[in-house]
Amino acid sequence: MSSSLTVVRGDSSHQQVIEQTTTGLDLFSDDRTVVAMRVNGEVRDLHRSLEAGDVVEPIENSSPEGLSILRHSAAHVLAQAVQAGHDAKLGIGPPIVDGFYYDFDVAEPFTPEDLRSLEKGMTKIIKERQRFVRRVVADDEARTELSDEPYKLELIGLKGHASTDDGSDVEVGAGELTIYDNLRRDGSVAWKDLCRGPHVPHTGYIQAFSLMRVSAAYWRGDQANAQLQRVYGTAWPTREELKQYQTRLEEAAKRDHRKLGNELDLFSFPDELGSGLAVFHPKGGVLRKTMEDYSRQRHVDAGYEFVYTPHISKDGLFHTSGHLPYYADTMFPPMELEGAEYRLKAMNCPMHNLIFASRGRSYRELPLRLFEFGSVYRYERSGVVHGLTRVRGMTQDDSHIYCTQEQVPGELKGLLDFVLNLLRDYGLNDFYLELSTRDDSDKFIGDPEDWERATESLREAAIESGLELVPDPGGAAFYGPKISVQARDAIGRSWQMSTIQMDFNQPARFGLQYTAADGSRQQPAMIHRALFGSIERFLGVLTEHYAGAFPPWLAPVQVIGIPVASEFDDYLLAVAARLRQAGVRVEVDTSDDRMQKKIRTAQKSKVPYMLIAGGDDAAAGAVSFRFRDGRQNNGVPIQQAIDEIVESIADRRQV
RNA sequence: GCUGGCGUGGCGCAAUUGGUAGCGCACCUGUCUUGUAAACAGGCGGUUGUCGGUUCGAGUCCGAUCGCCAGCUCCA
Repeated sequence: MSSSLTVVRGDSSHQQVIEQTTTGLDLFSDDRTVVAMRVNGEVRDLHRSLEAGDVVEPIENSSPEGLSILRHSAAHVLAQAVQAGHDAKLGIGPPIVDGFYYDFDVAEPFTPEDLRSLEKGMTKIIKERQRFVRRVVADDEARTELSDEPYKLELIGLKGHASTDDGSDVEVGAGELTIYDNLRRDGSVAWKDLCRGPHVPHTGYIQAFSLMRVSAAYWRGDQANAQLQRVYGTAWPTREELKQYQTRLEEAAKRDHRKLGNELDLFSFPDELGSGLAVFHPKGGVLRKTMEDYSRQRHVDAGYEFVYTPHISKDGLFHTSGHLPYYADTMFPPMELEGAEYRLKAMNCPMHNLIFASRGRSYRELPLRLFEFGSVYRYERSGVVHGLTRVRGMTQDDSHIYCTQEQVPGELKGLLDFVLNLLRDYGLNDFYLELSTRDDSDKFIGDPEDWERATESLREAAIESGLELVPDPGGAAFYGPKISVQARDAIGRSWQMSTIQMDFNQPARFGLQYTAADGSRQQPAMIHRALFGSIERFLGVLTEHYAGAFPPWLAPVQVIGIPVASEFDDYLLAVAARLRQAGVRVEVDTSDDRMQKKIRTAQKSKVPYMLIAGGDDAAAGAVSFRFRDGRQNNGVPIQQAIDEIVESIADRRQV
């Protein structure tokens, strides 16, 4: 222990050069918030030795790395608790966003009661303050020690191989094998696990955790493998943070569009229709129509031409496009009719191509931007259907742009700009972009030069937008690169919204041509573009983003009149008539309820503006404004109220 | 599709070890109605997703099926 050392923390000068041999525990022993250390750039356990000259930096449990270490350690504690009471073979147990999980091969699935008793078991282990001690082992030693753990043996066999992308790489390092022993205070081994580490010094560092749920998962993510029981948990540096996390989950649950859709009478999913098929009720219908109408207007302004195509087609069309048979299992099955097979369309592009090909096209017509709210049907497998965000019948705001090769860069830039501006009008304003490109594999078709050029154009457009750009190499579809817009909602979750996709495949398959200025026949470039992805999904996302409190311009009911007593019904009905005249969606609550009840009802339905009127208001020719956030403004002259409402509704970016 | 958990009037929930379904809200009717989140009273409404089975008897047990939820896998 060197008393001469001081490790500075809390600012950028975290690092400390060690002057003599010691351990991290000695350096940071007095501070439970330090869970590990970075030594010469490498993350290590605190109990490991330091040599003179090492550069050491503490890793605190509040840092992303520290949280992962904390959670990974909690996963070990969970596994120990499981094996104390169950005959369980260990899978893997990595940290994940907000928590951790551990996979177990057990005869009987865990029940919610099991989770509670496992939490007790974990608390006991935590109280024992078992030390996590790292031990380097040779392959054969590890095999002997872990002979009862078939999955661990399999991982040992994988040593040095590329990690799987599901987090299991935390178990096996590329270099040496390590086992972590959990030592009790008397030095006896309580438990051990094959693990790369690092871990917190002892189990007492895990101050706040909770087991969340249990579900099944395939060993190493492969459906062909055994199915294991995965126990999910969460762990935080402090109880307060755990509590905050739980509050956040509750907040997210309150915003669930499936719940709000029901409460606000927007849409439903009747069992009689089948899974993943939604109906929009009148209130949801107004919302949807308002949202669509604005989109239509913007598309008109941006030079799009509107087309309409059927929901069904002979399946030959999808062979021409190349979608069948590759995507047959995600399309609804064929229908026999008059010796032909028909399919519900799963995409609109083939039909738009037919419109392009319906007559000779001139370069003078390009770019030709075809737009359609096109309904498509996809056979999403039963387990993946989810509210409005993953459905079997949906309406895409689908557009296909045909242009010359030279026009591609300009079109892409214009498109991205258009897309982002429109999304902002709907109240989303936190975006990042993902650029999906090809790699060297041979699954990609088309001229590499075309790819290169299109990718560069996409990249330029992305950079020009000034948004964060996340590369997705190899993530492109086989027929072209794409850029996708990801939006973060009000509570920070990201949703994939728009995609802008180049297509080097379909123009050729459909033999699309235009006549160039020099009289030659040329193949147009084709760009797919969906802005909302699907209307249904977008409405689901917006509902969660706004927690049902839609901005005035989108709200199904914008204003509700609430008379203080029924005597003032007529007064408010007259005000409402004037508002309606001005294009406002207004209702007056003339029910027999008390005013207080009417306010409560309006509040629960999240109507932006309440206009309340009683004797004082009637005498003054005024109304009292109440906003859904509880603010109020009394004695506002009628005309002024109308003007304010009309003005506010015209402002799309106001919440 | 896989594993697990579910499915009770429009919504949210209740029904001791299997003994022929209750409550609140909503809705309807009546009496009420003056200032910012629930007036009072009465009433209508379900054979417990569906089909089949076990049982003297099933919301409660078993099977199938449809649908929902969580996660896995998938998402052109």
